[in-house]
Amino acid sequence: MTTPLVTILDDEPEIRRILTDALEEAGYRTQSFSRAREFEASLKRVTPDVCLVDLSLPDTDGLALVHRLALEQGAAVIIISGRAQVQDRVTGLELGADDYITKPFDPAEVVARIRARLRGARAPLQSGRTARFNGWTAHFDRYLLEDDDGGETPFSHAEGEVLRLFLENPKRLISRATMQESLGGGAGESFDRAMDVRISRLRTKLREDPKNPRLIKTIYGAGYIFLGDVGWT
Amino acid sequence: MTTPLVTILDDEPEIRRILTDALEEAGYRTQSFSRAREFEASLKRVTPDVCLVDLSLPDTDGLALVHRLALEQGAAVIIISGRAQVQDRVTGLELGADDYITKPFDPAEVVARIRARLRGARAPLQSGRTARFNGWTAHFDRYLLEDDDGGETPFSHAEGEVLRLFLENPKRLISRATMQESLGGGAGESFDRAMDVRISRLRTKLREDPKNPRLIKTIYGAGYIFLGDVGWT
DNA sequence: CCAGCCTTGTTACAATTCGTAAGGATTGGG
DNA sequence: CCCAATCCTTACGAATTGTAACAAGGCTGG
Repeated sequence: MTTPLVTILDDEPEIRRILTDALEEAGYRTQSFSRAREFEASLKRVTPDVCLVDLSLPDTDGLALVHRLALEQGAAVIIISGRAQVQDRVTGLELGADDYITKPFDPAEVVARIRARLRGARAPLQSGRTARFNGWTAHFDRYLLEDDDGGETPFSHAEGEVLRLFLENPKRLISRATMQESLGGGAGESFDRAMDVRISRLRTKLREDPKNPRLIKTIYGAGYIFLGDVGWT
Repeated sequence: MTTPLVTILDDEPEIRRILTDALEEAGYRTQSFSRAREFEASLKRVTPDVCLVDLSLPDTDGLALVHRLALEQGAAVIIISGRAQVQDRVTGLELGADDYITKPFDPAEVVARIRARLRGARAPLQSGRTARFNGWTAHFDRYLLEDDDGGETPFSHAEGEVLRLFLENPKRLISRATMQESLGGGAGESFDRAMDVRISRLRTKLREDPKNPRLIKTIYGAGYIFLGDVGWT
């Protein structure tokens, strides 16, 4: 995995600057936005690892945004808010935020809390050589899929990349852009159909019913989700 | 999973009592200890899901304990400390704590933060979430509605967003504006008629009688109300 | 009660996005 | 050089979703 990406959503330029400086100092990539609309537009292209969100936004209800983020995106959501009442913090956390930091804040603490979130999220992603999921065993060293009856189906390198990405991020929305980024093909425009083809082929090897896929689910306009209970060994 | 187990390590009896009460109120099992030695002995027998640790312990260095805990145990570690300096918080988090709460604290916030840890970034998509209501079962992981006869009707992502909003706020008035906020309202604000279409399509999938809707009721000039007895599982 | 205005429901259509089959480029082995 | 495997590209059909247009129904002032 590359260096984690942190997005900042705050309408005060000064706050954005402080956070951006501190985060880049700490070695993260950052993107900052002043409006929810631009922020949400960017989510269609990139999936961040952590989202820092200010609740008092001019153009939307921050809490609703946080709820949606927590529900749909795989990113950790940290609220940074001027509202310091206990009730605010509780509802923010209940709606799905992973942490709640009150202004004024110390950048060092923000960085530490981001690190804590990334540490926690990264842990279960130990990618090994084989993974078991829903009646299948994927052997990445031998490039083949094994079903529970012992039947073996080989998969290619390109298919393996997609499969690995899915198995390392189960039950999380993976945007098309993230996929392109994660799988070598960074620069290209008409390239996007190649992605579909890879997924299509993977689906047939997993014997998915095209009408009703159970493992690789398409979210129209957003990306894919791999359902399935994954265990790495 | 059974009800999560939370262990408390603090030398002040009053703190232990407050936390124990709040946590059991919230439905967790608890164990509390006043000394690190007893606490560590207990770890050989049971593995808690969350550990609340006070740093100022008489018989050991709290930070070192936290560090060991974070490394060895799978549990989330939350520091509860009287030391409120930024530097304390940063080092606590850097050493592996997942959260840092300063005294005095509000029990409600502690519970909320524990919940956030348990919810975890591990399964970001609320997987396996299904809701039952009035003869229907909505499977949000598989994007389909099931009626009591086993008939299945798929629903799309956009329809699912509306349905989820209804099921999360049953028997409450949901204004049109709230709906726009809660759903992807940020993208195209120009026409709110998209909302109506989404609801219309959802209604047909729920086999609502247009003349006499039983589940999704329109409040003229105000919004919608979802009637129906919802149970989440 | 009624005409007119506003809100909402529904249908049809178009733009975008996605699935997959077919063909060609590339690679590597013999 | 040929063959097979792999994988990108192209092309076309299907699905999803927003938009427009129109119909239906509620609300208000008279």
